[in-house]
Amino acid sequence: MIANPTTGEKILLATINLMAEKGYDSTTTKEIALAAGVNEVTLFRHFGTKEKLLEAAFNRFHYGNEMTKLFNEGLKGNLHEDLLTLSRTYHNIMNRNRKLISISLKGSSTLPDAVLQEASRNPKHLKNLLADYLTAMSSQGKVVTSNPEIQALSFMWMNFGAFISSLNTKEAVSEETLNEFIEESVRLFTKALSP
Amino acid sequence: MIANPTTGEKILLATINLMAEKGYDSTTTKEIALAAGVNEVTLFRHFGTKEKLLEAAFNRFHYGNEMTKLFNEGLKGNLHEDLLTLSRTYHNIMNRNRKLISISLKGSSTLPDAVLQEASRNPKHLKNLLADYLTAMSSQGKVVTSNPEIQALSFMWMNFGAFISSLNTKEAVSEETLNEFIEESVRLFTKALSP
DNA sequence: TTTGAATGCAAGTACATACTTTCATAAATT
DNA sequence: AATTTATGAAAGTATGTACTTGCATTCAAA
Repeated sequence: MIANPTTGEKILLATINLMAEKGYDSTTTKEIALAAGVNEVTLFRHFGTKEKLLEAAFNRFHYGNEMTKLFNEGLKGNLHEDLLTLSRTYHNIMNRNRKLISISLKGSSTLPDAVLQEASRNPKHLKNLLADYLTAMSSQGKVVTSNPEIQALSFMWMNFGAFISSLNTKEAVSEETLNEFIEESVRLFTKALSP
Repeated sequence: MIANPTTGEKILLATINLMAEKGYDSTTTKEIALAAGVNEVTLFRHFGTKEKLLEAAFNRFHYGNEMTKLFNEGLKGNLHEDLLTLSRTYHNIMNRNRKLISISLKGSSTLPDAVLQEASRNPKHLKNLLADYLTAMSSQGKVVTSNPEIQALSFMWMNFGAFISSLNTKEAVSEETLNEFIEESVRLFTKALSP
């Protein structure tokens, strides 16, 4: 976070924090202004409408780096190492978008499509990449895979479940627990998928 | 669903359907009345307030059967069969509460505690039961488990992720896919946890 | 047949929300 | 020093929401 945020930056930050916690509809512009430390009128001067405010916040904070680039660079053909890289990369990207994903999951009548799809985009990507990876590794005799689609789905859902649980701020999953989970779950899948 | 529902039943059904879709705050009493095919005044005659309406709907539709009873009855000491039973039971119970869990996940400023905890109660239960189960099975030399807590967490998060994905009505997971997932994921874990 | 119960309809109340307009003030810029 | 920009404060508008009151209608029960 920049040391001396502008008025607009403060508003965007307050927007994303409050909407992640309460959802779009349940967050009022009055609350956003209060949290940002500005007058409510100022909020409308900068962004026009509540809907445009969310769109601006989305564009400001959205981390759009795709799994593919990071995944291709990390691909080594070693199942254990690759699954570790995949899992860590996934949680890293999901965590960068954690607040936008919270907003997406809580839903609303008037969310932009980009926001609505935020929760499912990277999970879908992970599943597709892993299915392709398992198919390729199977061709090289490095893994035994009867059903790469479902196995990739299993791995993705496990990490998706872990991430969703970490959104719960009341009983947050510690970073230590998440790291233990990543290591142990990759160990389990490596053993399960090895010849 | 009863063949000839009373007015109250129709209201409760409309309540849970709409709130699961849109969340508590984003659902108006006007919309509920419309969906139930009754006048809005009738809604308040039956339930008093919107908050009491949700509480009544929760009490009406909540499936409270605990994992423990079903799990103890199904326990056989065969890892593969037991994991299958566990996974199917879990999805069965979660699915019966799917709408209440949707409401819980979407959140709101004024949800009763019972509703708020709905999403995490059974996952927590599954993880605790499985951790105990793995510890017991390890004592009998039937599984190799270095870290039963994290392994149970992995299995639970995988099923939780699958369930969360099935809440997405736009791109629903088919029952066939879910069954394939349950069978394949149990196969993976059985292999991973066997000596 | 009469009475009671349940519901619909119309018209409201109190409050809240998103947003606008006008004027004042302070700080930055020219 | 004057002007411009940005923001705050006050007062509003339009609309919506949860909920209430009073009266009418219909159906069930006595």
